Amino acid sequence: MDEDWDLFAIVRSCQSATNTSTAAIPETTTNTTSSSLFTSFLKEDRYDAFSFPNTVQPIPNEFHQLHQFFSPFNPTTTNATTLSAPRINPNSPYFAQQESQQISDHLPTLPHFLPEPSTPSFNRFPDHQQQQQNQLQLLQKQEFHTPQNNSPTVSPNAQPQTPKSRKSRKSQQKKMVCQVTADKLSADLWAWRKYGQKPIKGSPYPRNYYRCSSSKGCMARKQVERSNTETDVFIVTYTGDHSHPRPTHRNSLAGSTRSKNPTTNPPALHGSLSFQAAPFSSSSSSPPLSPTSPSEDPPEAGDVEPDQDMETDMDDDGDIR
DNA sequence: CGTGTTTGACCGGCGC
DNA sequence: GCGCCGGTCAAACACG
Repeated sequence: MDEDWDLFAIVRSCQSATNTSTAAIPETTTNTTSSSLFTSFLKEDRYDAFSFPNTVQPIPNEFHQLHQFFSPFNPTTTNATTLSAPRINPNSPYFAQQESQQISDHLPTLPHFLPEPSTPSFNRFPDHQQQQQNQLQLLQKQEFHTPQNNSPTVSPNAQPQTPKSRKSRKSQQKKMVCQVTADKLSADLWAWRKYGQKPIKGSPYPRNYYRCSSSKGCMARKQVERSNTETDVFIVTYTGDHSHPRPTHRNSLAGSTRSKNPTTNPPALHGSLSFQAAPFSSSSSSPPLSPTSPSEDPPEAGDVEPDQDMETDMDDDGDIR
């Protein structure tokens, strides 16, 4: 049981390397073959959006295959291996079981996301393409990006050099947008506290706002909204950086499970997400599809046994914990 | 009591 | 300048 989860966590930490790959795929490379491959990749639950895109991840075999597959389509990914694994030796026999876990724990502490424009633009859902393009355009409008924006040396703190730099800090903040399925949404190990929910124009679903609750000063934020075209897909936007190591487990045991309106807000995981998934107009009529749906029991991050997690989450060189 | 959600109010950016 | 819209705040409340 715990071992399963542990393995799951390890594998998950490896999987997130795919983010680096997909994030680097320019939208001009929306090759149907690659997209369909990636779609299947996603559908096989091999995509984890909760490891941060900047997170440098190990490259297991599957990712290697995927990476090799994508490389010809995307010149920017030709560096993906070196780009995404500067501290990693994938050849190490211990890599998969030890390094990956340690690294995945370190990764969120890495300072920055990949530049926004390079975030997933794959055609996971053909009819979702327009929405993605719109969102991408919007984000590209909001965020500065350089021609070398796939470079790991890009500093998110760098101020845009464009004349139109009078925009708000918010709009200049680094963002990472990704789309995840409900089950992956629930697998986010970070502790998020919801601080707002807003109806979004043009979308039947509200957008939920979360901030990291692991540390007081942590500026990491997260927005979650349901795709209006793919109801089982959630658009997750990460903003800001975590100023602390990734938690070993969800720490909260108090509160958070209130359900005034169980029909629209099913019980959420502690420290995890609750999500009003139902459209405004029919919040009470249709059963919500919650990312933390109680019916989905398997390896929920909140179910991790702390001890088990603590064991695998060892100190490595002392820069964590 | 600590930590979480809910939700209306508030604020700032942006387009007209 | 005004209004819309998205993002955040904070009080109230829930839960263990």
